[in-house]
Amino acid sequence: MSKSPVSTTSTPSHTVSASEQKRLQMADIARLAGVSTSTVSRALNKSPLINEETRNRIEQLARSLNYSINVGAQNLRLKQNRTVAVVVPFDSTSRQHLSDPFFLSILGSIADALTAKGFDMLLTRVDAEELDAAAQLFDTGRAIGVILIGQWRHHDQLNQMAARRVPIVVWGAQIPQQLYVTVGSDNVAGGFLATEHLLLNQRRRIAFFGDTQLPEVADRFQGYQKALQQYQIPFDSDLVLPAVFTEEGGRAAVAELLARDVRFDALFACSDLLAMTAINSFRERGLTTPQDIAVVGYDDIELARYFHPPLSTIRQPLVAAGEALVSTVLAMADGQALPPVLLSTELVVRQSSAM
Amino acid sequence: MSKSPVSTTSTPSHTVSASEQKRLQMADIARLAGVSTSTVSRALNKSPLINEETRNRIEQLARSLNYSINVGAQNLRLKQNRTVAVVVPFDSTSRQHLSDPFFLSILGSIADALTAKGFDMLLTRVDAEELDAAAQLFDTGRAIGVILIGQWRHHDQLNQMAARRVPIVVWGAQIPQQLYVTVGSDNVAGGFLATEHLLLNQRRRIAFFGDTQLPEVADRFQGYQKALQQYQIPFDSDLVLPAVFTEEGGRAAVAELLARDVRFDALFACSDLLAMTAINSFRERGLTTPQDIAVVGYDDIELARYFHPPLSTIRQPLVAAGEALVSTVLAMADGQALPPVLLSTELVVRQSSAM
DNA sequence: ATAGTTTATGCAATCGATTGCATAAACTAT
DNA sequence: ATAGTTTATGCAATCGATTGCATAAACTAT
Repeated sequence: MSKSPVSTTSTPSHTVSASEQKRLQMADIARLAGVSTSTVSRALNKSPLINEETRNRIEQLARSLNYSINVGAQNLRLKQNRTVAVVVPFDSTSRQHLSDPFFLSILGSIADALTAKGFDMLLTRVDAEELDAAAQLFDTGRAIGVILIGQWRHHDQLNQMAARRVPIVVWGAQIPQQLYVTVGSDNVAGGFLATEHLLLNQRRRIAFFGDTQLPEVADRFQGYQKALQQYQIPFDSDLVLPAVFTEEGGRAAVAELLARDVRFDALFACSDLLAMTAINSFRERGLTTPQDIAVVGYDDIELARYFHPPLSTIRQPLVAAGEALVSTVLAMADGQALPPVLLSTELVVRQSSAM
Repeated sequence: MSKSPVSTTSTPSHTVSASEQKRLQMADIARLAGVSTSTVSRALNKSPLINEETRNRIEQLARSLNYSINVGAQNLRLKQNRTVAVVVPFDSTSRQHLSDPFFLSILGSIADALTAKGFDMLLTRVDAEELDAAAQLFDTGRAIGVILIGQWRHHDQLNQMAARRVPIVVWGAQIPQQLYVTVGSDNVAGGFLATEHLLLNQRRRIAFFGDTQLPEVADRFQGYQKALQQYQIPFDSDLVLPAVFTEEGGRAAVAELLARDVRFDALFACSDLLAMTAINSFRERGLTTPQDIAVVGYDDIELARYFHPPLSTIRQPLVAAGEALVSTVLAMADGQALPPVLLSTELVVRQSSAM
């Protein structure tokens, strides 16, 4: 059972432990410059207390040795922290991963907004049933605040965290009795715009795909109903399908809708991905878009323009979303209580809903 | 110019600065428990030195007060760090953002692998022309290593960082004279599989879409050529288009290919997104897939299954990719020098390449 | 009762930075 | 020459944890 001699000799040249060649620190610079660490610290921070010549010498030395300050130690001493946690909940029951490009886009816009303000982004995936893990990121001092992408059905947990005074901002919709702060687009207006557009194109039987248990979708559904009412078109619950936000969801919803054997000439789908898979499913069953079924999606992901047919959709303002999420969470970390932010949405008309 | 009195009175109740209600720390627990911080520290770390009754008392107290240890201070003292930086370069010239769902998937698999090992993930977008900023994350001690997604054309910069002994792992292809470590799928094999599959389906004029300046694409192109050669099909450079990895890229490549007025009956596109936009562009011009043009993509993003027609593609092993990237970067941070990792690829046949 | 051992706890140094205060050296005004 | 001021630097405490060592208290063996 003794180890083969080969295995013990095969890797020794590799084990130049990174921990051996220890990182340069301020004391090293001080020693080499023949000054105290106080002086090095002040020099690198451009304190006017330090003689200009000394400062230049220290700066050059530090640069030539590739010295970088230890941010952790600095943060501890200054009681500061320039890190924001971004939490993406995942659904533990389906063990399902995010795949919607919209999430990547919003992640990107948050990253840009944080970088612009000089903050780091700690990205964490958290079981949606145990959102409390998100609060840990704040409690342990790893982040000064939390941005949560995806409100889902976890209203209560979010309220609890807010009650504990964790600075948390949620991308989603406002809900009554909400203690946490949301940033989101105007989903009611978005749903209204999409539906009105289809109605103005003479469609009368508009299907709705979306899981209305999600607050954002519930708002879009409300906009849908509002538009029907305003144009005096009767609401038919047979046209409403609780499609989940996955590729599979769109396909299943189309199958279910056709199985119901109900007449329809248009579809408002609550995400572009849902709309795209629905259009493809329609086509497989001999229904063309927009001729047979006019379709409007939601999000305006990049692929929407290049889809066939190019997809009409509701654009969510991505850059503004990232900026609003970041400035809100930073304000909250600073102790300010801000109101929820509602960003305006915009109808983008392309061929999938053409007359 | 004096401020309106309204504005000064509207928010005072909000300004309960978070910094005022200061975070609980070990010394507070110690005082409340009537012991020293040494004892609290040992109790919370389950040291056998501590009397069990004392330990229980301290644990309960800490739990009831919702105390969480300050990770930054702990890391400083223990000279440890459980954070890995994940860097996503962006192209500064086009100011273009990532939008390919494949990146989101790989990000997700990295996040899962890191979480499983108890590490945090610091996500940063970096100007592709200044990759050195990625090394900063290591130099400043914010991360013990760097995973870089997207090799692009920045071979030299990556080599410099590796020479500086920054623990860095790159998702991409191996290149001669490469000092940094890559993890990637077997792109030559992938390109070969895709092309061979089309050849076996009696296609003879196979177009290639992809920017061969990128090492990964260069390998896929090599596989493409190898398959042609093996099946004794002449190579025609008119069939090769340097399409960039964006939705626009696919559309432009189709236009260019048709403008060349060259005969072709199949397409191997170096990403699924590229394949999808190409298929849609073909259709707009009256060419159907797979009848007129058989298409194979690359990546096997989730949407591929639900596309119309369902897309044949080369699957990259996502979960294995995340695990390999993470275990490699952790080993490097530990001072070990590991060889590059080459993951196997797999052909997934669906209708877009059917006979 | 005494010496030796075991058990449980605290003191003080430490991680890598920053900064109030003290002070030496150089300069200025008389 | 002397006293006061300005300039430049270092000492030592500090941020919030951990841990080697010292030591008090309790126990054990004679």
